[in-house]
Amino acid sequence: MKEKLEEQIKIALQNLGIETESIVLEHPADISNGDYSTNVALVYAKQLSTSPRDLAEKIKEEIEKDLPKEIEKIEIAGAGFINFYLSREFFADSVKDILNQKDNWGKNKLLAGKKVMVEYTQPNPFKPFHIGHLMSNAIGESISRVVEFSGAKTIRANYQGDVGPHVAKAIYIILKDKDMIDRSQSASVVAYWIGKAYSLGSDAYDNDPEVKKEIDTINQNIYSRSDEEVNKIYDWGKKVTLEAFEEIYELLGTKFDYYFFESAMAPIGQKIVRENVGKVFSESDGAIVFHAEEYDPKLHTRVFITSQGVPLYETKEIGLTVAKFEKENPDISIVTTAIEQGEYMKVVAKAISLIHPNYESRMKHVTHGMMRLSSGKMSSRKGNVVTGESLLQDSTDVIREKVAERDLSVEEKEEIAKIVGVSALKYSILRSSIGSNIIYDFDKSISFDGDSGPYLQYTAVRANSVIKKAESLQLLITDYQLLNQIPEEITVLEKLLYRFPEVVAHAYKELEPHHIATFLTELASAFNAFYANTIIIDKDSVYSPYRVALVEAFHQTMKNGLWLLGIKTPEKM
RNA sequence: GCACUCAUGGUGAAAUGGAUAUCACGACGGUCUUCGGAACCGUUAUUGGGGGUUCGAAUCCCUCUGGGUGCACCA
Repeated sequence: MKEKLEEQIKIALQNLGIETESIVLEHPADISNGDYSTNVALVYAKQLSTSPRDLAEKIKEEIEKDLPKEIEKIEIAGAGFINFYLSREFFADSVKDILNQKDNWGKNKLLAGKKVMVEYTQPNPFKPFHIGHLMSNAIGESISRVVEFSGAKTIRANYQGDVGPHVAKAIYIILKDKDMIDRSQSASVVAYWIGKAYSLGSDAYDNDPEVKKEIDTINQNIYSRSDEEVNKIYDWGKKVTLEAFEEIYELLGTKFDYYFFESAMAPIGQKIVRENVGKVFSESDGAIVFHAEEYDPKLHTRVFITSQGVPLYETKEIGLTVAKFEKENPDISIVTTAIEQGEYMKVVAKAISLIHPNYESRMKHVTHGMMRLSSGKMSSRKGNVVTGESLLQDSTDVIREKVAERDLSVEEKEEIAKIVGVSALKYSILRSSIGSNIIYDFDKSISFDGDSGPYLQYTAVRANSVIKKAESLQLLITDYQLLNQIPEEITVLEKLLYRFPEVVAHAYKELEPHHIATFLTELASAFNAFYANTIIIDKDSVYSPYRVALVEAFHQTMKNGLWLLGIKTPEKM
């Protein structure tokens, strides 16, 4: 519809002697100013030395000569705004369209035929899965789904640091105190204690030079796999922490296609870096470094391989990037991380672009803000982290309490607690633009009413109840072409519903899921107002089938929208 | 010090350069209405300071102030 209207305006302008490339057509902020609006009159009036209002009038007349049936009326407002009001027929058709498209409603073709790899979450074995990982997961999963809705084949990747000093620190403590961890406990409990061990090891490493030496030795032994006892703990610890992560992914609704490990990326990266010494990299104080500032004054020098010959994160990142392209050759490779990686990633990207110039334009680094505590930055080294499990636990507990009195089975209640608890959490992250930091405070940041995930779910559930009731009264029309009795009044709900695909496309273009969250909240609010003011199910009203269909269209849109945020729509709650 | 990033009601946020800056929480006051009150309706209060570009700036540019993050062998 938007394209059609733009075309109409272009033709009208042409007839008035103005050639133009693009038309800016937008939704007025205030819905009473029409459904689409343009300010071409303001833009072009100067050229014709006429007043914007007069030009607007002329454009209006031109378009009205052959008014498409989707347009109800055109109005001129303010200095030279041309406002278009869509017709009753258009809105009724779009409701039918939604019901026909079902789960495909909202998709676009911006990435048709493309393959996109998205890397996110990135927790490290032997370290806790904290709320920062939860943030990365919520954002990455939503971006993956938005990309999928834009027509791409999406590949989800996770990158995990299974080697390095952090592992040695944890193993050091576990070696010292073998009874510290009760291995018969569940994976998540054991993982919690391994994280504790890491924190203790980190502390000892910083404060005791003797311990530092011991841990460094363990670290080398991990790489060389030369100590049988270390190997055993390593293999067990990696396995059990990964199992614990997997439980969280399942609860969050993420299924990764690839797991990349630093241990495997290190040799690949190291080979590439060494091959390019003299070309891209150079030696400095025994280390292999990259002087990025020679290519871009805003970048800086970074060490890739230490003077001891140990490959650093930078080198592993190169290995990872190359491995991704060699395995899947994606058209776009998106990596999401917190902002703290921003500068470092630019340097690495520059190095990669010199080695593989054809990768550069296909790599995209999306940075998000940090999840922080009101007391300051979290650090798993210091042990002042809020773990993902505990946050999920708190969130689901709130819901458990709320549904306790409901007449539902224990299994249903448990399922609802999970779905709604996760939703509260995810929404609190995805409601704001990904660049902003989030100060974690459970009571303040995790909300269950108003602008929240549960509010959206609750609204969808209400709609679902209406549909179920309509079904039992046989007011549900399945052949949508039979929906002929349309009420004259156009609701705000209808005026929002048809915009959903535009919102999805916008979210993709900016890689900003919060546009979807904002839209859904507006939509839910419009539905609740409609629900409060309209008797939807009324056997005596000829409009009842259309109104029920409208509720169905709303439910479908909400369901698809929540899916894009990685949130499930429950049947009841 | 340099670079990146951010600054919007009491609080948390939204706004492809467009109209009277939009939501939610909070506070206060209503709705007890059918189909689920985790709801609806109303009142309240906001663009860090100063310049500039533009018909038009929360948005773009400059500058100041104030957060956050990063800058050689952690990841």
